[in-house]
Amino acid sequence: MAPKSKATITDVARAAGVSTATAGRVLGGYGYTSDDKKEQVLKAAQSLGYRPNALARSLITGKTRTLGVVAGDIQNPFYASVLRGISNVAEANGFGLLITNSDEAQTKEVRSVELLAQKQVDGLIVTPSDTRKARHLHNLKAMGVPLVLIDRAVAGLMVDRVATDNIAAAEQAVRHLIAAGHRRIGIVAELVDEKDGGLETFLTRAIAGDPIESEMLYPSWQRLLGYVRAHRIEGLAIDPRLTLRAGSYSALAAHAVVPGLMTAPEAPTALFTTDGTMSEGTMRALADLKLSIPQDVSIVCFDDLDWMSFHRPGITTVAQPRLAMGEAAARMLLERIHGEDYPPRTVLMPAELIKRGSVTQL
Amino acid sequence: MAPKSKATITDVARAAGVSTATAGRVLGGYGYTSDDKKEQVLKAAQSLGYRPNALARSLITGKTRTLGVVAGDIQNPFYASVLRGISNVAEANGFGLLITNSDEAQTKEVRSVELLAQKQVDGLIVTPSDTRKARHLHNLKAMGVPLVLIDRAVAGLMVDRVATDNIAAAEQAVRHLIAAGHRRIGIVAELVDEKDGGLETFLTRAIAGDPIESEMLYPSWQRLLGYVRAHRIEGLAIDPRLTLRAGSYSALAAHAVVPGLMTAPEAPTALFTTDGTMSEGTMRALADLKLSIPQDVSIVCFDDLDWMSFHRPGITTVAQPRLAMGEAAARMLLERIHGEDYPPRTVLMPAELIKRGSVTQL
DNA sequence: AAAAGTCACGAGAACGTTCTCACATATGAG
DNA sequence: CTCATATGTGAGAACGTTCTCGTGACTTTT
Repeated sequence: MAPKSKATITDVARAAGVSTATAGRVLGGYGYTSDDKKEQVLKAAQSLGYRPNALARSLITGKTRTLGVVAGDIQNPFYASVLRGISNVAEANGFGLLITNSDEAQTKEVRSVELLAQKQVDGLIVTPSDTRKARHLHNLKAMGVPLVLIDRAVAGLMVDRVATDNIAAAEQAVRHLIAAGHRRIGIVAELVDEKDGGLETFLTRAIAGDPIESEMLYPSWQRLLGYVRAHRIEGLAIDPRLTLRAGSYSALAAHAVVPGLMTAPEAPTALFTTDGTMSEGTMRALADLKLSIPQDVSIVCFDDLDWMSFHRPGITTVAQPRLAMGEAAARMLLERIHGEDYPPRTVLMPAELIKRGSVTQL
Repeated sequence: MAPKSKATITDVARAAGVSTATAGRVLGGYGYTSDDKKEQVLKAAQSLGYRPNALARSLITGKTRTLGVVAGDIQNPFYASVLRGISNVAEANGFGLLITNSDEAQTKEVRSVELLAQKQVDGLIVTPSDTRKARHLHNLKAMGVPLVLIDRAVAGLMVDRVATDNIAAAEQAVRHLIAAGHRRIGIVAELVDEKDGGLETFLTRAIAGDPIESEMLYPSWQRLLGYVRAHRIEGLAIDPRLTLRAGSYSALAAHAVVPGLMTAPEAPTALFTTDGTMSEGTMRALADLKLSIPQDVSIVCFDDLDWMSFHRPGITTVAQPRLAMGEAAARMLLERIHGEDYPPRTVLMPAELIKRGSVTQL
């Protein structure tokens, strides 16, 4: 009734006239206790406004019932939805959520992981910002901290992972454009990190059908690969001038790079954007250029953002199950926390092509 | 080098040949230590891969360096941005962030607050789902837990608060429509909780200019009040049929309620939507009805969502400084945590009307 | 030269829980 | 009747830190 400052289990025990051990058993719900003592303790706890101190409990049990998440940027709709998915299953299981942003920078990611590890989270969900080196994540695994990766993989790091089947989804999207008669299709992609030999080497290898370690690629490179495969399947040549590299994960970068292509003589009749952020930048650029969709350009986007359904025309796009991805990741993490011991699993979520009105038949 | 399982401060002390007290002083950065012992301890810590246990530290210091946040829904762009703002200043000050969703439901909010309190957060930022009763928040305050409210107030709860100046912003938006010659302006608002006497009583009182406790109103009611004031100032009568109440905080609810008005004989020439979610639902409804903006209807929205700038036409809207609101709230909370003792402050952030192309001159 | 700081270190308590153990008592099986 | 098993309780250790205090050694002030 009168929850003044803080009452400890010792206070409750004293008020109830039992030992701290018994009070602990009642309040913590473990061991045996008689009904009448239980009642006394509960009444005492109630009147003192007792609230268990999770810190002390965690210190001794070694479990915090808290999940750590390192996202790229909470503000980004992709991460916001994934986080909501994670939050849903965390909450359903009585777990708290400690969330940080990496802004896709390795240094910030390392700091975040360190912070979360010090706070003794029971497990971590990370969208790694570097797919090659990640000592901090290898360390985590070596120390037995459950870890699930979302959206990206890390070379040599064998842990659970959930991602979209990017190659297949991009291939389907681009084939849809080709089927509509488009022959010159531009792609606007982030493609941030430098592959060995750069974009050109990657393209020639992809076009030649050389085997590529596609699992370890960034999503935007995987989606580029899907774009190339669609062309190969349909027997279309690839014009490297149509592959736009924004170079950073921002709408501004996409916005900056689109006008050059659209005003050039080799302008494409259709565009494929590889994620929500690229889509926004591209849409803004097209608006600036006063190009109409789909009369002047057709467009297929990746990731189904809210506005795409009521934009006029509706935007044809590849919908990733973002919420379900977060939920799946959290569920896998909880399984590991509860001690399940499968070999590392990779869950590739299917994406769905939603056809609306942004593609014209040529 | 070899960060096997977990090394404690005792292990480090033993390896360095000093007492745990000295090791603690070096590693924790408090008290005096000689340079050579410091070096020994640091080297030992390094080679054991020592990572401080924040739980044990917090248990004794009584500080967790963690902020708790109860948001409505992380997935909603409004909360996502506010959270990013909070996250920015938390991170800059070395604080972690424990985040939960309330879905605007009091029961979930209470559960969240309880969870965060048990985890001993140093302070809480809450968007209260009920502006009248909030025993859990009063309790928090009574127990001396620093608390900052965002977006909404709670009657009788004197704590720091940051919100948008909703009445002024809505008034400005609606006057902009009136200045453009519009005389029949519809408003699409959430208006979720039942005021005494309901919407009609509220309207008659507002129209009559009766004094209203506007501080304690939900944002959507405040924005409705701004709508009424704009009419009063401009000498326009209010047609209650033009005030659309969605009744819940979802785009679907707005989507359901708009067509009835727009197809009726008393259809307005312009619409004012009171938040991002109402805006989405309304836009979707207008798209379904194949009404063109601004030829068939003009529209002014509340909250500047990403798509509004590249939508064609651009959407005229009231931009709230969401990021800055989160940052301000976090900064105020940190000040309280550091023991500052001002009287409760209310920070009303100004909103800016961004004129784009969704309003036609009549 | 005595008093009073400052600096350096260790022993052990403290934070608020759960866990281990010892010791009861009751209940059922042989 | 006796042994095992389930039920109930308390004393005290344990979790991994920081904090308090006591004891020196050295330096500065009076």
